[in-house]
Amino acid sequence: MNVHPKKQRQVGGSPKSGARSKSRIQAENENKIVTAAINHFSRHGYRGTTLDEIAKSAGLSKPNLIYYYKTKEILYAAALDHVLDIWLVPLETLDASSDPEEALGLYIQRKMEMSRDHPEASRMFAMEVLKGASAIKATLDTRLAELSKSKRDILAKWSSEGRVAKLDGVHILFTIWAVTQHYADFEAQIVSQTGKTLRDEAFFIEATEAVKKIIFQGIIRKRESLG
Amino acid sequence: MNVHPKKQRQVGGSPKSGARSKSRIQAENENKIVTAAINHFSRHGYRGTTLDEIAKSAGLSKPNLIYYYKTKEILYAAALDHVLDIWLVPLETLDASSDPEEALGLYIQRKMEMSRDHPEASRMFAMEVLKGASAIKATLDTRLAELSKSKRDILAKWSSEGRVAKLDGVHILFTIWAVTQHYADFEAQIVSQTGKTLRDEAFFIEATEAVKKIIFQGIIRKRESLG
DNA sequence: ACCATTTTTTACCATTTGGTCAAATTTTTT
DNA sequence: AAAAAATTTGACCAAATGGTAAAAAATGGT
Repeated sequence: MNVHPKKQRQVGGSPKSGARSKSRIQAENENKIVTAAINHFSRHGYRGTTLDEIAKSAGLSKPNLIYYYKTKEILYAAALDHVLDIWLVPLETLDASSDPEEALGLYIQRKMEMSRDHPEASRMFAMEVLKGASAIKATLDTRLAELSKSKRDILAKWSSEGRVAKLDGVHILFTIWAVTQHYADFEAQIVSQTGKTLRDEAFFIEATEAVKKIIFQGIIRKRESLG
Repeated sequence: MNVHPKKQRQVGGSPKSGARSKSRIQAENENKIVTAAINHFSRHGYRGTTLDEIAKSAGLSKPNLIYYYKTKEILYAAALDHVLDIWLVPLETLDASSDPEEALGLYIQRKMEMSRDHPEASRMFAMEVLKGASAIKATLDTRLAELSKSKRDILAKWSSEGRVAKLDGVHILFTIWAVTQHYADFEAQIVSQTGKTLRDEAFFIEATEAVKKIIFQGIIRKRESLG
């Protein structure tokens, strides 16, 4: 029997019931670690990232890192969790009340801002999906699935009202996701092509306008009706 | 002095001047290896992939693999080379002779076919760009840059003729790349959302049509002019 | 100032990894 | 059927990796 149960505070992850709140040091270090983790996982994936690297980036020793996150898998999960939150926020704000162009314009805006402000998060998400999404399958199949369903319902309604093109909403969502995330995920290619990043304000505005224009009006212009 | 220089045939990579042509075994094994390599690198990236795995997938022992490709880096480069060829072909066929909708429609078609037929190639390309594209920077900055430039000139011409929307061609290319490749790179997410893959013929057609429709006409429908 | 708890460090370990080397085997050439 | 060249194998190695254990140091409450 455990007569004298050690009141060991569980470190790392989210506090469970009865857990003491995080110390200043704990909160700071967990933050540093997750930030560093996202940076590395986003570039080299789960397997390609070492705990030594992350620890070094976070300014800690490896055993010290492990003190906060017991295993690499646990750290990966924590980092992914962070990333998923960032990923899902813009979609959550898409609502049916305003008109399609306004609502979707705001959604695209938010997604582009996410690509600008959290490119590593976007990349880590991409990395995870590229390798098969095994670690986020549950979230994808539940939380995202529900959210996506409700948004596709909105699109379907707009579509039936003739305000949005008649095609399955999934493809609209895929298109918006693909294009907006592309500016973060394929940043290296974009830099090669344009010499610019979304952190360049003029380029950010240009890209965002272009994306909205293409997704809203498309790129083909017919002039049959003109003289 | 090397009185009896060994006529050792250089194995792996492309034959240099004076090299003997590949034996049947060599050709077969290099093929098996590169195929296996692309499969693994596309899922776990350069660092996250082990030579043991690749060797096993290719049905060879690790030292045997190394006999064909001296180092992991050399194998990675060979695999990337293969991937880049596949990636570039569709863009090379985009020409100015036909009308924009036809030419771009064919380009999108080809890109979607690539996503269906070579998803691992698409994913390995994505992996490489995600991690910063260091291994393909040269190709990106030269071969792709030139090709892209010439295609953007076509787009600019069409644009000035009023046949294509007035916006920088890079964003049109980015959009097409992003959306078409998304169906391969984010396959795991697409399966989660739709239960389908591009290998499902009906879904392939539906997706391809949707992509063309969105990129050509956009998704917003105005009805001001209707009664 | 003291004690309990939290945080950090040092030393270490088993496994995996990229790669070598020489011998053995197979294939091709003569 | 040799001889020569190409291919494959098995045994091995140093470095890197995820992780452990215990001691030392720092922190915080009283």
